[in-house]
Amino acid sequence: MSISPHGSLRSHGTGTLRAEHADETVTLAGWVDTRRDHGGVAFLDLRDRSGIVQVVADPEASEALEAAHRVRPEWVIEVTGTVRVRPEGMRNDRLPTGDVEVAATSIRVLSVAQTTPFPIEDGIDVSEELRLTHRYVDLRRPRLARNLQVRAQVTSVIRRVMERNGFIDVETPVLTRPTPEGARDFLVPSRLQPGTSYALPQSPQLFKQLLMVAGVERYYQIARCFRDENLRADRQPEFTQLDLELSFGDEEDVYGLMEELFAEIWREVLDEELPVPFPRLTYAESMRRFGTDKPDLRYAMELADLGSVFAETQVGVFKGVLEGGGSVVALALPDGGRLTRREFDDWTEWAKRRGAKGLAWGVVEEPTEGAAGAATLRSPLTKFMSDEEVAGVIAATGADVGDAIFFGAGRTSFAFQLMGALRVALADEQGLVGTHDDGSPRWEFVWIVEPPMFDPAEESDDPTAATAEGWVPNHHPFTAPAPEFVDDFEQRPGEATTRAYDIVLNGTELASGSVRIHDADLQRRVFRFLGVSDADAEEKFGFLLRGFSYGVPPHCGIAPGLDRIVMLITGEDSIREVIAFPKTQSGSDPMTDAPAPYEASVLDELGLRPAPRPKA
RNA sequence: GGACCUGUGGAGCAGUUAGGAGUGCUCGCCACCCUGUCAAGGUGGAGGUCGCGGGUUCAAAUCCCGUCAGGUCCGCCA
Repeated sequence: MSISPHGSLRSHGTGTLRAEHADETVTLAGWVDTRRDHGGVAFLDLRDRSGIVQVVADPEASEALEAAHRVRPEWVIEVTGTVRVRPEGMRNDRLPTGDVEVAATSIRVLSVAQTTPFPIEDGIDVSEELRLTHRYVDLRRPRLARNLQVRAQVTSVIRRVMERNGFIDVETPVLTRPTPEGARDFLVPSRLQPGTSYALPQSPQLFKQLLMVAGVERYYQIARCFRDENLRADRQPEFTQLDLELSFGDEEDVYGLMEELFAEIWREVLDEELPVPFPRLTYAESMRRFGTDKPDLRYAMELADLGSVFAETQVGVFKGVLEGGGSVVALALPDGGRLTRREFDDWTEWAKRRGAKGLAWGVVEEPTEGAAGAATLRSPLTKFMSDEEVAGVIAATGADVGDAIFFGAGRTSFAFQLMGALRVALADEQGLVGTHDDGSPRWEFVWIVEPPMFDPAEESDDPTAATAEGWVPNHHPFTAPAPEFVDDFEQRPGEATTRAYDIVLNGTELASGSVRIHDADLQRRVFRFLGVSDADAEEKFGFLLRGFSYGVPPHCGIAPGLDRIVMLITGEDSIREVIAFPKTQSGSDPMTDAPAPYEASVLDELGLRPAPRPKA
């Protein structure tokens, strides 16, 4: 016994009919897509998941024609009729089924439909709120319907590749206790133990490490993760990761596995051969050249550190910043000389909104006569700059005549990050994001490796993140230090790097992972350095440390974000477009109206009392 | 927590800069006509608290203040 291919109520899918089905009697069912009623003959486009086919009702089947007059778009109907090849000249090459049509002998209405709140068509900019309120209607639109299918295709490839490589799917709890990813936890109050609560997992991090202790060796899970932080186009409070961990391996195993996986996804879904292995870039180099740990390598425009060029400068702002230990960073915008004064001012405003004091700029011009052939810089700053400085700036940025050069200055990390953000914004604004010659997207994968073990806490604006030592972990505290720092990272925390790695694609972070600490003593040292006392560590992570005392294999892992992968593959700008029921920026679901107010009786049972709202 | 953008019949937009009658466009909806369309066509029709509240003004979609909702971003978060 098995399920019939299209369900017992149908003989075929609407999108599957071809000339080879001519003269067959078929029963179809689906939604009325469009209706063209000529009075004496009527055409209905009938849609189901498989596609669209044209149904004809003519006077020879008068009841069907009557019904065809009555039906409206999005009604659900059942059609019985005969497949016939369309007359010459009346074929529709825009439909895969366009060579045929179904001559209806009967049309039965299964469900009537109100006029939909918006048309079932792509390319209409319906408000997010309306779309989400009627998500079931939104999901009928071709683009979203396709996105759901692509997502399923991706998870199918994931399972195949993981299983082929000996990984087994293990589920981990959703009701758990806080994990130390660094984000806010969603809490679920316990009824059985009033006054306590579970946390939803930010990731299955500790569980998967304990599965390694358990001897699972190769674990994977397509896992839902929860983080109670503010939303973005690429961030939802609940999201999905391919979570995986492996024992007795190292970075190279993870790199190889991920390259095999992504290559197979791209081959299967996009019919595209990805060049592997992916290039690798150290974190330090990425920050220096691109001002970010997620560089978009589809365009150049690399940053230039002008510290040495301006070492002796008389340009006041630069002099002050450099003497204060900061940096002056520049980048060249190809052909940026065509920007108007107004546009340069707008970019300066853009920088100020990001906390910069300002943004200097200049345009490289042909050498003036008698200036020994050197290109010059047309800029409000030029009169303060020596000829050597002008030449040095042009050389360092690699700018050509006609290019614009932007200068950012400030605390070193800020200056690089500002200019890195400017690089992305300029490329986007000026249409410099490269595509292939046929217009198809480029896929620039890169591994970002050897990140710092710690970041200085003063760079975080969140005072609660600071530790006794003034350092916060760059990744999470289970990340193994690079071998040369294992013995003495405490003595030189600013230099120490870790065995962590990220996959970045086209400027979006797709995956993050690391080789883990598998030594309880080293783990305790890291906690202590972070200001977590042995007692605290015991209370929060005792179960992990205890697990490590029973024989723990060296292990490592990674977690690619499924939503972002599908977003990039489908060319969408937001992961909401690849999630069936996403949430708005304020974390609500307009369809179900979640989150909903709690009821007093429920709170009572949970031992909770609402705090008075300060604003009311 | 902050900055910016948006909100006008069912949908998408214009109108807001410079206040003067709910004005316009495309689609949809309803009725009728129509035998080869595929974004069918034709004729007629219905449908609007201009997000909400307050203020300025003789007069507010338009100006001011507040507020709500959606979006993008910063902080936050891998």
